[in-house]
Amino acid sequence: MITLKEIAEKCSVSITTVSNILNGKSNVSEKTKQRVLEVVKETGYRPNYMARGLRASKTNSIGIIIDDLTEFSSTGIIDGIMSYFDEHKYKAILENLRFYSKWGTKWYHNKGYEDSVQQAIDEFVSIKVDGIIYVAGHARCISCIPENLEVPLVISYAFTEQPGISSVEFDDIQAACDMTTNLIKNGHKKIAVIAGSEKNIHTQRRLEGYKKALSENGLEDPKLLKYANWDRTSGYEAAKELLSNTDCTAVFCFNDLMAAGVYDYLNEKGLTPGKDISVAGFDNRTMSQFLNPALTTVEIPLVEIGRKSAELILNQIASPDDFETQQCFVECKIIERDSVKAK
Amino acid sequence: MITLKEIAEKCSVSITTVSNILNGKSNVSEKTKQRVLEVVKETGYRPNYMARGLRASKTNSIGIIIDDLTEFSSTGIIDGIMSYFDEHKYKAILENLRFYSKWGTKWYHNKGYEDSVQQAIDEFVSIKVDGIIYVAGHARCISCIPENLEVPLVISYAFTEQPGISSVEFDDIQAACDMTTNLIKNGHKKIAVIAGSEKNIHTQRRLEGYKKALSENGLEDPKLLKYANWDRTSGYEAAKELLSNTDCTAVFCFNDLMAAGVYDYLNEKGLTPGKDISVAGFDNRTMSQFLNPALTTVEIPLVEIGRKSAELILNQIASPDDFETQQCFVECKIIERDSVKAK
DNA sequence: CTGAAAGCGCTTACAG
DNA sequence: CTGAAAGCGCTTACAG
Repeated sequence: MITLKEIAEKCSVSITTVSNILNGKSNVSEKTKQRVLEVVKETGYRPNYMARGLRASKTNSIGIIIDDLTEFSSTGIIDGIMSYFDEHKYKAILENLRFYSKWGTKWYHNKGYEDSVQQAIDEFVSIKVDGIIYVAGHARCISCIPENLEVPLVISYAFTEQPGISSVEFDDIQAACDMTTNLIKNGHKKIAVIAGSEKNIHTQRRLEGYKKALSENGLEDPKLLKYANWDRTSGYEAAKELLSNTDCTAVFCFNDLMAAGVYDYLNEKGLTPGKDISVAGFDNRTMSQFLNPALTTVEIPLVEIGRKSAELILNQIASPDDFETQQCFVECKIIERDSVKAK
Repeated sequence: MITLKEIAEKCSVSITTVSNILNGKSNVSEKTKQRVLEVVKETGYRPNYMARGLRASKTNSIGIIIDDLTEFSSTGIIDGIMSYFDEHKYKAILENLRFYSKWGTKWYHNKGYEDSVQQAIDEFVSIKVDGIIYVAGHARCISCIPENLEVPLVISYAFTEQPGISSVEFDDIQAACDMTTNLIKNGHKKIAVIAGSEKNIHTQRRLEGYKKALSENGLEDPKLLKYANWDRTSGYEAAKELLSNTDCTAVFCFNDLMAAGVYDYLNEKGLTPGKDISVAGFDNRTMSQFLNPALTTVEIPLVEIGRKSAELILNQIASPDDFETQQCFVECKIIERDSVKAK
């Protein structure tokens, strides 16, 4: 591989001069600049990343730690991060913790996960990344970031109470409130909820939004709430109970998977979603538009969450001193399809 | 950050000795070894990746170039690659070309894409990765890899005729043949195909498998073939033509999305997939199990493709001289669900 | 405007 | 078994 030294020799100048030119320093004569640039182009010279990183202790690369790449939310966020990096000449190094693959859906009960996170951070510090983005698999309060970390870190899709760490999430409360209001506007008065697991933060936040919309319209009814565990089967079971024991006309599921379970139950009973019972979901996963009828749901702005996270980390790197830590919430969007009908 | 030198001072030995110990060289007394290791542990010392990479010109990192992360196949492949790297202490640096996002589904007609690939490779060479894996978004013959590349490169999900470059794909021909045979075993004699776009390699290979199964059973009928363009709408249109003009009893779609289009048409006509007409898909995308009835389809072994690619690149790095270039084909698996019924 | 020299933190012959 | 020294390819004061 061709080096700075060789370029310098070919042009009969010092390596200092070549380096200065390549780094856009202004104190160089136009003539030598042109000549050097030409030779650089001819030879296809590319600076050695390692050498530059070692000396300048600035690598233009960001470490991304991901709970699990196969989680439905990960791809969109990472795509967003990378599109922003592209525009700003930053590179991404990925560390996929693979928590779901390793420990199943209950991985966050496994204490070992905090060690893995810290190890990944350590690793990135050793690689000398300029910053770290932690892309969580679901919302929670993260408390395992080492204190006095020497590089900026931002959390995507979760948050923390540790000082100096920014986060970007989406607005669960508002989204759930909007969807519930949408159902109410369609004439529904008995709106059941199939929530996720009880202690989950998404569940709590969405419940808050749901209750807010209900109480604004004097429609609360605690019997209409059923906790489930996010998967299709649990949606089916919850639907069975709710429809046997209450006279609800609409079911708001806190994710699309459970909504699919509701469809299953309805189909089994010869009932038509969106006609006999309105159904709404959350997430806008790809599968939601293949349900029949297509599911009305909440779109999570994944790409935007990624881009915002990237923006925050790059800002903090650029001006570490006057950067202010922030907790961002990006707005969701209601996607109206065919599973909610006016009563 | 703590350095080798500091460790050496704390232990009153030379940095050479510390380095030797850390790198598992055997020529060290047990006593000093223990002492040094203890201090290393105490201080939480981590070697500087840049310095090591610069000196040893071995970085233990692999560059992954991806046509587009949001393509349905990408996540599984990358997860497979990373799980293998995890086990072998390698790091992955990702370059997401974002071709679909930038240029839509017809990006490979855009000549600029080859430049992007070459640029990404250049970039990785400059970062001094030990090897490169190119994860393609769909099967094709790739011919833009620079000759005399100084690092090993393997292609995942596509292939090349350039010498010295291994590839790993899945066996389209066998899979299509198996699925067609499966349909035949279920008593179907008029099996229509909704293929992808005509020149696409997946289309050609799957067609070959389909025809093979048909001719083995004396069942060929050219009228039963319809080209479409991989999306849901085109599947719908193709179904309309096929079902209006032929007396087929089964439709084999070359991807799940087009199968969803067939469902749409069937539903519109009051026909039930899997009862009135059997439908089979290809890809086993997540949405396929949410179709009603759940779609019988072909599972592509994405994780395995990723792991195999990782294995090849690491083998080639380990023994560059006696590594033999190979084109691998991983087997697919038929997923039987409810959309194919015996006649 | 230009260049000689130090140094980033390691690894690797080499000498003892 | 241990260590002094060269060198990987850059950047960055500093001197001229």
